[in-house]
Amino acid sequence: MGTRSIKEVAQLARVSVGTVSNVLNRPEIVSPATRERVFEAIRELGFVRNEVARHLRVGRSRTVGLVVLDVSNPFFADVAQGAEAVADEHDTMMMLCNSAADPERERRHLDQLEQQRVLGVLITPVDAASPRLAQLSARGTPVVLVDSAAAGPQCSVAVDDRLGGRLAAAHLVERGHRRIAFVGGPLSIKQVADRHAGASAAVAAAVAGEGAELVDFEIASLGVAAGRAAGERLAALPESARPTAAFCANDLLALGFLQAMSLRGLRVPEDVAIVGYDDIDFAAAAAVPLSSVRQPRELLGRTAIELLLEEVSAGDEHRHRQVIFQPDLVVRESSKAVRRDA
Amino acid sequence: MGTRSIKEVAQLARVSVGTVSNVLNRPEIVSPATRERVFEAIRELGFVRNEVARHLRVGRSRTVGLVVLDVSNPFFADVAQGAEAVADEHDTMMMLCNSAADPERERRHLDQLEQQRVLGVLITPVDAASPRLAQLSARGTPVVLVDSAAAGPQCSVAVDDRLGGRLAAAHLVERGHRRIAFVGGPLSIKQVADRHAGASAAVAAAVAGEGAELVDFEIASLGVAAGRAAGERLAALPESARPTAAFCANDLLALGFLQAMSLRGLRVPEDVAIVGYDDIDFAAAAAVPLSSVRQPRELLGRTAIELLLEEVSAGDEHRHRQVIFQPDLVVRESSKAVRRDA
DNA sequence: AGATTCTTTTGAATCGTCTCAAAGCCTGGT
DNA sequence: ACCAGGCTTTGAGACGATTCAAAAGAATCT
Repeated sequence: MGTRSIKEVAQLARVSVGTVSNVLNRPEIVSPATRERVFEAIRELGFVRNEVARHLRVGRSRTVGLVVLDVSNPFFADVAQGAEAVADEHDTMMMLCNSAADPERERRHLDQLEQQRVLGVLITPVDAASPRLAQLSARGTPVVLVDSAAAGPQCSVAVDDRLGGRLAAAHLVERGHRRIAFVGGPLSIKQVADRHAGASAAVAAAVAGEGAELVDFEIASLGVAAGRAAGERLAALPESARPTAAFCANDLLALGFLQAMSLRGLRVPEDVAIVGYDDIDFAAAAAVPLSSVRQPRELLGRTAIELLLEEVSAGDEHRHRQVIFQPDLVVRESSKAVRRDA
Repeated sequence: MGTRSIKEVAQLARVSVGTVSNVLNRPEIVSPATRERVFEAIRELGFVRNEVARHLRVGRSRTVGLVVLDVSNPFFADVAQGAEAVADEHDTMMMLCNSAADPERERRHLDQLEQQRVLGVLITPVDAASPRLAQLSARGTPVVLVDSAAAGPQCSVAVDDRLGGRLAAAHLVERGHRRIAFVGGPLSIKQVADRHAGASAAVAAAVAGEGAELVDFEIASLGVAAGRAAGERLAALPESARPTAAFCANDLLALGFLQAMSLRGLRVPEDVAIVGYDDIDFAAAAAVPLSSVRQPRELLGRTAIELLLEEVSAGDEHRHRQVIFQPDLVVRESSKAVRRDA
């Protein structure tokens, strides 16, 4: 193993370990001659500083953990990218962990991050109220909730999901739809529940134009396959009972749903309109460009890590903050047709 | 900070630190009574093992780094997912790093990973021949190349990109196309160069049916926007000079390219056929379902980390291996029309 | 030359955990 | 009562870097 220590460098440069450490951390206080000699030794030995030892001594890591619900959802990739950009500027590393919406995996990741004494954790929790999170933060690891509003005393960055749901459903109602499917689940995930609640409220409010209803297609996961399955279920209904529009809790579902429509020969938006959520880049490129509720993805990530770093450096006088962004609706082909009653 | 050490646990449980350590690492050699007392103390104090100190002592981390060219390309998300699944089984963490195809960022990430003394590095390098990689591995950090064949003596997992390029181009030639655009770049990225070379070879081989040619649309990056730009460029050509088909170096490009076609009113596949690469899930869901060269994405990740872990545990008697998978072509709407000459 | 500063360099202590030789404690045999 | 041999437990080093009080050297001033 070619891994050399500061001691060997010191020996070769004929100085003490303290001096080598100084060269590494405050080169300006070391005389130029010595400094050069030490650099020379470092080069010659191929010395690489052991961050682990440094961290042990200093007591503070340069790594933050980011735990997301689904790495392969481009929404989270974008959030991660936003966060990473900021982390980079503070030369901090990011560990990206995938909980796959499984509380057990989430717990394992949190355990590991805590054991590593990371600087802090950004997390889109499976369950924001989980005691594990409170515990983590109580024990001294700052936690920032991402895409999920904080219940307890912690920082969080979220987008108003109720509003998003409302926007989507109101739009569909306004386009003349009276029976609207909600595709999403599990409802234990806050985002899903909120989007559902928002949609539900919007549909109820439309009661003025009497009798609009939201039909739930609850599903167990949030991927393309689940969306397709829900689409199949909907397509199998007799036309009289079939919703004329679907609001999907995210774009992956919407994409899958759209595939099912085309497989079953239903036209979008004429037979069934679709609105997705997140406005990932692929939404606009879909077979039928998808209407979607847009969220500021990178900004979400950026803001989250900024809050975290702020919390770390502020120490005691840190005041937790809950940042909430507003989503907006992007209308595309998939919901453009106007429904003239049923 | 509520972070307690093994020493405090020892004190509370009235045993020595050695015993606490034993309880943690080899509970079976500790008497049940003592063990229970220690566990009790751990619980009471909320003790969390300091992995950093452990690592310093043991000299070996439980983290591997994965450096990819673009986190927001679903292809890499899938590779990461495959790798993570295996890492998980060996309770090893993964640090996902994004080089964004920038050698400078890549270097920084490698520096940091080396300083952290990670168990090893999985990397899709910007430049597989970079001396930094050889150096890393020479200094004792195992490196496995992902989606890129090893030049020097290291492990690698790749897919035969020449073959992939050949399949794509041969398919287009066989469909009657004689002037085929290649959209991709920079050619300094091995995968792009190989796909190009394969396509080039296939086109040349078709010379039997005289005069097929490959027209390069070299671009600087591999995202949707670059694909769109290339599409615009192609669409701007007079019909007589315009390629009737495009082979894109990845699906993001293909998706962007497709968008440009529809913006410019060119029909796919009638006016321009498209073949992408990677077969990400979104390819099938595109406006016109995309033909694409499929790669075993998760398998790539799984295999890479398996090789890495093997190398770590085998130590000296490890023999480097270069694994190569075969891609295959998935034909969909975007290339289905047959061209009856031009 | 001697006193006084200022600049450099030193080296021991420390962070939290693991390891391992040595010490302690038991049990049973004689 | 004494000892051999099997469990348990102990505690003194590592591991590699940082810190900081103190020592050593240089420079400046009387």
